[in-house]
Amino acid sequence: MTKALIAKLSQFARLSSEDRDAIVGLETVHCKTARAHTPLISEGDKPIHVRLVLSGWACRHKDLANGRRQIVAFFLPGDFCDLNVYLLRSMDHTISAVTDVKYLQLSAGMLGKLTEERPRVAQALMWSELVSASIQREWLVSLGQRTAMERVGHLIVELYTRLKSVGLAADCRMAFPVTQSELAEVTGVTPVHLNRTLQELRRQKLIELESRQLTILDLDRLRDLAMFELGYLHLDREGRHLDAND
Amino acid sequence: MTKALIAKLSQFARLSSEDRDAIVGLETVHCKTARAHTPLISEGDKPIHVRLVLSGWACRHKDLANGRRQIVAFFLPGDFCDLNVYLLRSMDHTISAVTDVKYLQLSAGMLGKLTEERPRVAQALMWSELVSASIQREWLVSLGQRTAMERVGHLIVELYTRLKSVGLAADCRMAFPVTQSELAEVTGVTPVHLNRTLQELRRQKLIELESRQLTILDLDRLRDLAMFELGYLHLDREGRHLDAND
DNA sequence: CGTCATATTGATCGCGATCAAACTTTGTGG
DNA sequence: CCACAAAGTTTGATCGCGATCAATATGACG
Repeated sequence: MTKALIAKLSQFARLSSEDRDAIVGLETVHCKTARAHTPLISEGDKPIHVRLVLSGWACRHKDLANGRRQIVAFFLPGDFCDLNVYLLRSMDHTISAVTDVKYLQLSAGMLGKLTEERPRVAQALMWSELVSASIQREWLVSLGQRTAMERVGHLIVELYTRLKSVGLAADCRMAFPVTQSELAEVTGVTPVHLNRTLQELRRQKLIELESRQLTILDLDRLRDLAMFELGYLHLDREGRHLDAND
Repeated sequence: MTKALIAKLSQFARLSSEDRDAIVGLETVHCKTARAHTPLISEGDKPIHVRLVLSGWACRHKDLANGRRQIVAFFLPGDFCDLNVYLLRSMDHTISAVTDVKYLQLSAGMLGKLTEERPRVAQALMWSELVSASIQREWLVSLGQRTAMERVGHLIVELYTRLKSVGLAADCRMAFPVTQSELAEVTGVTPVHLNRTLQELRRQKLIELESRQLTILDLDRLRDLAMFELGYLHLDREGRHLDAND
């Protein structure tokens, strides 16, 4: 169940078998479930646990007074929802399930123990937080500077890359369980315009999307169109000098 | 010089005199200077040091292939530029001085020592990182859901609040050393449209802005207009249970 | 006092919003 | 397994915010 997390962290540095065991050890916690479109934790709640997504997609979103909503992050299997949130008194946003989601609710103490005993894992977790922050920045660039087509294209390439890095996508194919309304809430356009944007991507033979399954037909062209630069995901085993030897 | 940082962290929990001394102790490092509009560190560089802004404003920005640029964060006095970046192999963005800037370049080791010896400071630093992340999210909401007027209004209220929290603003007045082009790069609009937006804010008697000095004429109306909700800055001494007693 | 960055104004264009309706898929209870 | 509701997708017509292009101030500064 924690396979995705191990795969993800291994993008940073090779883990020892003890490291991996320590991560698998987190599964002693009772695994929780949330149905699609229900909140895991809501704005205003006191954050106590750290969440680790095991399967399914979740998202982080903020809701405005005028009823509009912005999705500010996706959580895929292997992603933590904020490693240190428990320091805050109340959530400034909501985390909701996109699909049915399985996740672990870990206590600060449990995570503290893991990071104390396994410094390499601690480093890898810090790296994954840095990557999350980098993704947030790239999303800011999308919303500030890219057109609707570019935003959608960029998001698709990013999600494909992230899913591939945890073994959940290959050959330009991936599950894509997001509704068009949700995609609109990520990319900051209206659902109507998002629909037209998807149609244009299909018309240009860049993607295929049906029954929640997405195929990238021409990854290179899509990357170029979206001005996608891989670097911000920091997937190049940047902590390799910390590799375990066993 | 580290007064701003101490003021900022005190928004989270009351520091002991030892805590404060430990922070002041960082100043043994030679203080560096950058001229306005020059980079402190550029995309592609290997991040080695952690930077702490002492005076002046800096910003984080990403530059696209098509020549456009998005400013994704402002660093005000007391702000760190990424506590843990040194883990990454190369910067995915650039940090530039907005005004002339004084800053400290701290080594990972030096910061590690501080956080080991002063757990309350460590917590406070973690809190400040969480706040930075929260600000990033709020900026995503701005770019995705707010109009140009709302974006500019929101940014002004945020900067005023942040400056006030480190003792650099009061009575709705603040230094505002940002050019209109830079403001445009933050808010994701063109300089021309930004200019018209500022004029509209002035016309509605919401702000006054001349010779790099900004006055908020009607904070309540500006807040309402921008749908500004204070909570995301987490300034309410959320770590008060960790307060020092001396 | 000329040069260069910054700010302002005017005219026109177009991407994406809005409004409205139909169509399709999914799911649920009888 | 069908009926019907609810959610999600698609299409069409029109509107408007902010982009673009172009020119003109207004400083700041050597």
